[in-house]
Amino acid sequence: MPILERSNPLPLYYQLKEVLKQQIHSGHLAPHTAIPSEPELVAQYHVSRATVRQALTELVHEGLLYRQHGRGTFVCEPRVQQRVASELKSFSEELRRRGLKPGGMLLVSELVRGSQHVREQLRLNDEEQVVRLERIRTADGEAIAYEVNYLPYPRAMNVYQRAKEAADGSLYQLMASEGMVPYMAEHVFKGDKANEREIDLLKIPADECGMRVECTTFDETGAPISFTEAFYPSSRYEFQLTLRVASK
Amino acid sequence: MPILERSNPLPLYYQLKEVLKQQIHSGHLAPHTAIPSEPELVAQYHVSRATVRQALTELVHEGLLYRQHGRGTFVCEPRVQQRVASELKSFSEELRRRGLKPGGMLLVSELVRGSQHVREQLRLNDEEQVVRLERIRTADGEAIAYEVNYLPYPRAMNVYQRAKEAADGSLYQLMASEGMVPYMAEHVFKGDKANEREIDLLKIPADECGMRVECTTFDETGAPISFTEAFYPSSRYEFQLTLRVASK
DNA sequence: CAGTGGTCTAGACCACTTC
DNA sequence: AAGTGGTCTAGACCACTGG
Repeated sequence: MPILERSNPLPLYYQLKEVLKQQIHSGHLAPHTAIPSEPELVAQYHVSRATVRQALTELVHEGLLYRQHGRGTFVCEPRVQQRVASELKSFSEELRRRGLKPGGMLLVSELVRGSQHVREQLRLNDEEQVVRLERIRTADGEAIAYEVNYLPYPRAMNVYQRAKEAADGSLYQLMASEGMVPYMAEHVFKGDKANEREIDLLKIPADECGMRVECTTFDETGAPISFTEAFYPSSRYEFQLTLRVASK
Repeated sequence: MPILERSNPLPLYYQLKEVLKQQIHSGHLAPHTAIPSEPELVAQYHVSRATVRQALTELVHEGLLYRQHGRGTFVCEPRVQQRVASELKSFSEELRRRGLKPGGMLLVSELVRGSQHVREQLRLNDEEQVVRLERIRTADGEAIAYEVNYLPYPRAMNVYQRAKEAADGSLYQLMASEGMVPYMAEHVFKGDKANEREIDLLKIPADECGMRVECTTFDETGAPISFTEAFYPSSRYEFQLTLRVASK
């Protein structure tokens, strides 16, 4: 039982979270078994109950633990743990989770006016332009998606200049390093056939179905910071999504 | 400024949440404006700061507020508020959110052995059977999806007997009333063409693309309680999903 | 009944933002 | 310097579960 470091700049509740996470992932705390009770954790780690509860509450939100009033706090099923419940990870992260190596190729990076739809999604003025990035995304070297990203221009100026870095990495990571941190993402999914450019670039049969996804992201203040159109041929990629069901 | 009722069986933090929610939805607290600071709320509602913080923390998790250290607590964009961030709502609820009237028709309700795939998803013994429900789902009277639900049999016995109630309502609601409460849902999405039965029942063109969705739900303990296969023709229904982006 | 988590109080000190 | 949210303490009483 590790001891929490009061000299550590990281908060005590955060250190406790990390200790418990580590014990869960290493198998010291098996699924469906009770973890030590709150008073026990208070005694073991020499912190107050409020600190213990903050750690536990966050782990419950992250899908690692569940509580039962009067019974105890238990470790969730591995399937529930697998993906931090109900949060969106970047595509690159998701591929790594599945044991695939994310990659990509930057086809185009340009400054354009953009379609009506794009301009509306990004809430642009008449004068503002958009950065347009066209990418092929790969998993273990195989092309699995065609993706076009649009970013509002004056704000994404630095992202535009560093666009090549986003080719095989995460655009969100590049955006974040320039102060454009996604806070929320709106998606629209529909089944569709590939268009000619997609058939050509992804080298798929002409009549193949796939998933067409539009995604608009917003920062903490609600300002739109990116709009993405993508096509995933069904033979190459399936979407998986694990969500907490709304309570009550 | 309403006063919280200490005689009310509902917890104080919950009452405070409801008051703030009401003020946000009614427009008394506009998006991007700061709500009263924590010490102010403490004074106004005569509760401790911990109680105020519990209310605020939950509203942050629900996507109604965001905090900025040293600056204040602010009301989120309406788009962020619209859907309780990152939680899954039932299909019927989602239709109502879009202003459509959910409905449906129960085609088949039977007790069968089920395919290998279904049996694996529900983790059945060799002896156990599955309840199979075949439904057409409608929005404002128009058929928008073909759906087959599978429930583990001995456990879903009462649901089977009351199956007709799920025709135009929510199966999850019926399940919940029988003690099968979904806690987590795993989805797999892919673009696909309709099969003959779907073309026939939904009366759609033979080559139309749509979305094929598999959904397995689990209760709090991680036991699978339902498996669903569904097809949504693209011309009739698009999936929308709003998610909080994973923090760090 | 004892033990669990759920709610609540009245303080304290800190880090961060703004002026 | 003043005001904000972030962390933390040491208590208290309650509602629920189990033997």
